[in-house]
Amino acid sequence: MKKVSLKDIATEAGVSTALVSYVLTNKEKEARIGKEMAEKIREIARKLNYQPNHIARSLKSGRSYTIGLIVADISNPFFGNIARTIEDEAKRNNYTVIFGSSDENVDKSRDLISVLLNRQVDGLIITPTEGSEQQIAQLKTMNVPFVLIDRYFPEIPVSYITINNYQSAYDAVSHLIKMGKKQIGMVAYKTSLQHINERKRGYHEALRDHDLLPKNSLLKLARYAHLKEDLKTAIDQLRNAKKPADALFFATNTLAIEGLKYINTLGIRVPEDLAIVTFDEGEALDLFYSPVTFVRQPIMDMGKAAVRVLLDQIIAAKKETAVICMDTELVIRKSCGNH
Amino acid sequence: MKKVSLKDIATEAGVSTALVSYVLTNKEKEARIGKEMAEKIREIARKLNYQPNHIARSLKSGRSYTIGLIVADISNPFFGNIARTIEDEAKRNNYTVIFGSSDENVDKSRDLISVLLNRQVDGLIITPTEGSEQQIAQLKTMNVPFVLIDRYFPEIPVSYITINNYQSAYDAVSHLIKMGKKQIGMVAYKTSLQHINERKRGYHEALRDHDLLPKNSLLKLARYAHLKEDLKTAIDQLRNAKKPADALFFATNTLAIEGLKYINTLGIRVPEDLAIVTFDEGEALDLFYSPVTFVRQPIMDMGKAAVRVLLDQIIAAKKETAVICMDTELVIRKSCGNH
DNA sequence: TTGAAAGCGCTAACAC
DNA sequence: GTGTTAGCGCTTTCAA
Repeated sequence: MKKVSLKDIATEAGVSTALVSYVLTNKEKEARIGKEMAEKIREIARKLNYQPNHIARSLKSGRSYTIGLIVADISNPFFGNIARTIEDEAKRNNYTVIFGSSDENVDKSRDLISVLLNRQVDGLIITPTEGSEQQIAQLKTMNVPFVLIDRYFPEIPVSYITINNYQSAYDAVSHLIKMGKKQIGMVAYKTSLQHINERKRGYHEALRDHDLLPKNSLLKLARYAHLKEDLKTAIDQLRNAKKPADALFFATNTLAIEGLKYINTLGIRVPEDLAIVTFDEGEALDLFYSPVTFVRQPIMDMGKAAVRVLLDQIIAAKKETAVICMDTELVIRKSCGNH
Repeated sequence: MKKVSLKDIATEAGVSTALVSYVLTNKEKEARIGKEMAEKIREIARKLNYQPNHIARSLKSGRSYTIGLIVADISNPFFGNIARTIEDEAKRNNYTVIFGSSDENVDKSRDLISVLLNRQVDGLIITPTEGSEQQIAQLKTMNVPFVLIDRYFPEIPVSYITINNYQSAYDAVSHLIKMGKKQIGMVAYKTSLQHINERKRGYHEALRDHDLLPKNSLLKLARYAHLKEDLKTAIDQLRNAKKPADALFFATNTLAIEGLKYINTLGIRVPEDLAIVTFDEGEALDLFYSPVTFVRQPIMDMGKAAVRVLLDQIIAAKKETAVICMDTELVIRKSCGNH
């Protein structure tokens, strides 16, 4: 697999590597290369099937044209979709993407950041894990171009793409109220991450604004690492209460799917016994016998925005932090009852 | 973001970069560096927070410690899961992963291969698209280390990881027969890809071996790019036939999910009206009111095997092609009726 | 219009 | 024990 280099072409053409470089990077105008010479070089390059060595180019330019992407778990369709849009948008700008999954784990996150940085990525797109504030703050002091997506830390002023979590949750819960539900439970993650807490706040405020006193006993928190068991407990408690929950709002996709699996085993009927609303879409929620009403995030737009903001930092050397907050859409289906 | 280099450390320590390099790559023994000197260098490196430049190292060594991964679509959980296991196994070997989605498109595939190769990946893991035989053959003649996964081309002797598609399909369909189904339809992709065709063959042979004459009218093919419409037509035809299908075998995950969505709209009951079996797992299939019987592929093992085979080529310079065929498991659930 | 050469950061053979 | 240096492939300044 002997690679052909500029030198090979130069030798073959009887010129210096400089000429070849100019021609092959389309700088012949600036360098005022002879027309025939240029053509000859191009011809030889074609004949030898020359492929530029990006590594060498990177070493020279200090640019790798690679973006590092850190998600919680690439096998989760939510992040898979984000990855996909980032990939496409990156490619459109001649960038490639290296990825890594943090598993919501601070140590893995730290590790990934340093691995990707060592690989000289030009910048990072990160869905930060709980407790990674230090890491993010450090990236900022190191002047590494980066942008957060999905999650963010309000106390650290950096660029991020997010949605209006509060309003989305507020609207979702308001819809349940409009459907006549009185005992509305919520299942979220036990986390300090702002996006989840904003969703809790939206839930809380929606109840209060509609004169339904929010009760702590209706808000359940599951641990990421003990999802299934915590969900079971939560749902059992909500259903076995004196006034059983008649509606459930899930803070994420995964919570909803695992929750519904358990709800199925209990023989609870949706929406007759229990109305359901959740954040995020998913095939499972479409195929469910009572298609689930959900908050649709503009994933494509978020991915594109993330790449654009990042490249602004990398290429245009923009210094200002960009905070982009997008709106969601409540997609109403059968799981809340008739409408 | 001024990066500190070996030279900075060397200057600070008053030694040559060579010494620093030896120490920091733990070659002090071979180079017989003084104990105090080594410690001093390490100390300075720590103080300056030295991070090696992988690009430079790669240029020198000709190794990038990066694997290129080409899947059909990273947002499809099947490929997301493959990507995840590959990521983990790669990391265990100090490799990172660059990925790209081919969308089952030959041109995108060619493009991706060349982009990743230009980025000097040390090798490729590819789920090849239909019609990419030339590309694969060329990789072989170029001596690029690579391994195919999921799909393969029987006529091109290269390394690949696959499952026993024929037997898996045979067993799945046999199960339907055992459940008393007589009019068993199959929906697959219209493709020349071997793995799908082996599944068709398994379907066909299972019918024949059980004295159910396979009829062409029961085997339906959908185009990847026109999935929904073709599925509709297929299912309509199967259900409106003189002898309507009483069971359906889907060749993939995506086909099953989209197919079931349509089946739901028709009010067809599973398994009473129509029994279902499919390849591949998925949350949607778990959550379906009649959990779907499916062929489970050993994705983790496949991913690991792919990385191992690839690294054998890269690191151990193995020349022999490795063909690994894994067994699947038929996970029986409600969608075929009682058992 | 073209060429020589420095240098990106690192490694390793070789010299002292 | 430690230093010098060539060179990985490419870009770009400066000189011719």
